[in-house]
Amino acid sequence: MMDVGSPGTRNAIDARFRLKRNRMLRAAARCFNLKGYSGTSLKDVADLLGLTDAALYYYVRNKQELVYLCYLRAADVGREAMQRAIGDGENGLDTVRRYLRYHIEYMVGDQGPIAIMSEIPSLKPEHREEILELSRKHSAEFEALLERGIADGSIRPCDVRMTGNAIMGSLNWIPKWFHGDPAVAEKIREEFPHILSAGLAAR
Amino acid sequence: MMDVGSPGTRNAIDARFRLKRNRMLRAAARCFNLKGYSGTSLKDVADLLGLTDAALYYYVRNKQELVYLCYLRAADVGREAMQRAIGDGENGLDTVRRYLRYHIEYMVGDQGPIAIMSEIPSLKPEHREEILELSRKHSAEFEALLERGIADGSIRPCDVRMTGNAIMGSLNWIPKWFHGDPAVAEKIREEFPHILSAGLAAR
DNA sequence: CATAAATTTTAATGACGATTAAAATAATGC
DNA sequence: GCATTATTTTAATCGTCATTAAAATTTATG
Repeated sequence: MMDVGSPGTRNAIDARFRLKRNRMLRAAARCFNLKGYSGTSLKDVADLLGLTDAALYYYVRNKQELVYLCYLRAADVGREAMQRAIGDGENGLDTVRRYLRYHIEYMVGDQGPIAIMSEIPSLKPEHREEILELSRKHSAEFEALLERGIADGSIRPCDVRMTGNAIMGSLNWIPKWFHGDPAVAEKIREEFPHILSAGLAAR
Repeated sequence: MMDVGSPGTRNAIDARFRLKRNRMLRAAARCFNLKGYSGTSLKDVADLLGLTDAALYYYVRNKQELVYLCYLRAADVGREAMQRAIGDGENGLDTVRRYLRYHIEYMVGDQGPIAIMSEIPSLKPEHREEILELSRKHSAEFEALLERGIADGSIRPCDVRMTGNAIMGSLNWIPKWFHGDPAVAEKIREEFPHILSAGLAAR
């Protein structure tokens, strides 16, 4: 649990700041997923929050940084799902399935939406490198899960690089067509973990 | 085969025009996939062609139309793959696999790259509606393939909507990480059709 | 070769939206 | 309640491209 601090303390103020900024990041993620980076003006994001565009500059240095923070948040959510899955999973396949369930829950649940990492190249170099590094690490961890499953016999042998790309791609694409309808969210939760892991199980 | 016309005829000129414009669309698709719509200036596309930015206006009315034409081309390629698959396929599952093979070949082969349809909402209304309609139709056709497979016993029963979304998502994401390396292209051709249809087969 | 058509370039223009600074308002601490 | 700090707004400014018009050049045709 995070310390939110008693009212009026430095911690409490920072906490409120972070909370508001987080709301802002989710609004931005929603806009970016829907209309793309270019199609989204800061006014679009601000409107969603009942603010004026200039107010956003209280929370971020500029639009670039807004994207960067969205992506950082996305990476965080992925890492979180991965860690929980590794903690809870019983074998390779089970861990993969848990990862899918957890990650999907973050995407379609009330943590969402999570920004699609579509514009990494347009980040400034340091930010770009950081996000790419996180992204690479995450992919590697997923591939390691597949290898673990192959080793323990729960997953049938396959090209883990390509299989990883395939599954992650499917996952990453969800925010492109899911826009908050709770009925669809439920459908995704029910079907996707199974669909995405159906081809993995050893016979 | 298309009639290219003898040199100097109206047809020959139009054909050359279309050919050049097609090269331009592929250059644009490459830029858009790599750096996003906003991150891509017309100069970026022009540089790839050894032209100046203003020259592009000889081929398209504006940047919007450039995106529109890229998407139209993407839709065309998908339709083409679908038609060929339907023509050649022996049952539902076989047709799905052919569709995957053909579509992937267009994406990673020398027809490519194909633009990811990431910025549909920023198209002007008529264009947007047209692309969305084509996109919907394509999804419906793919779901029909799945249903056909379930009916003929080659595919095990599943939620065709979600399964379609999952497979198409994976496919659509490929241009995000594939950037022309022939070795990777070969890997994709070999692995993806199998990976994406592994979970479908009836036992 | 001479003329016409097609293609590309050079050099402006202009719009849109990101960004900034200063002022106004709201919240908090004493 | 008063002073201080946090938050938001108003009202410019400023850059970056997209876009255009006219000129230059290349290519095709007789």
